[in-house]
Formats: sequence, C-alpha cells, structure tokens
Amino acid sequence: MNFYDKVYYLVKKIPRGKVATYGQIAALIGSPRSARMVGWAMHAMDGGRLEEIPWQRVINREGRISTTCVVHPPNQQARLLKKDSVKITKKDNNFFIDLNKYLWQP
DNA sequence: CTTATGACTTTCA
DNA sequence: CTGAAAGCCATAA
Repeated sequence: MNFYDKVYYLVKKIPRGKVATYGQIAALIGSPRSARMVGWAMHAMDGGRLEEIPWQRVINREGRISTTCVVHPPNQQARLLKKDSVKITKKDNNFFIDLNKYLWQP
C-alpha cells in the first residue's frame, strides 16, 4: 500500500457530516509531518476518484479550504460539504468550517 | 543520485 | 497580535 492509497483509504473513512485536517490525515498514516503530501495526493487524484472520495472533507488546520486547483474550485467543495449537512462560513472569497463542531475524531 | 516543488504546520521576531 | 521563514516528506525530472 503506497502513500496515496493510505490517504484515500482514510479520507473515505471520514463519516458524512465531518471533516478532517491534512495534518490529522498525515498523523493517522504515520507521518505527522507529511500534511503537504496529503494535499498533494488530493491534487494527484484526477478523474473518477473525485467522485468516489470525499476530498471536500479534507481541509487545512484553520478549517479553511485552500485549494488552488482551477478544476477543484472552493465553491464546488462548499457545495459538496453543504450536501453533507456541514455548515459553511464564507469569508473573503474563502470558505471556513467550524472545526470544534465538525472535526472528525476517530 | 541531486534538486525543486507543494490543497501544510509550527515557530520565531 | 501579525507576518515571515524554515521544516517536513513523497514525487517528478
């Protein structure tokens, strides 16, 4: 099992209505300092993966969406989260999530 | 093998 | 409190 597969496996385990941070995913994998790789894994997965993996539930430590990818715009992530019954706070063209309420705790 | 880069995090001024 | 800088580790070239 390579790094990506672990990331995808964990991301798929995030229950509906919850979110997780990059650092959290990295820590669960076993490399607490590989948060950037988690983000990279998200970027690397293209095509159908986006539909089967809840990538929108993975956010940065501030509970903010920090995608720079033009094909995965924040508004789409917000839309998917809204489907998950997650409350989104819009602020300065950025979307924030209340981690105290929605953070996933395995 | 060495160098550069990134959907991050933490620390120091 | 705010902002800048370094650290981290897996991939790609």
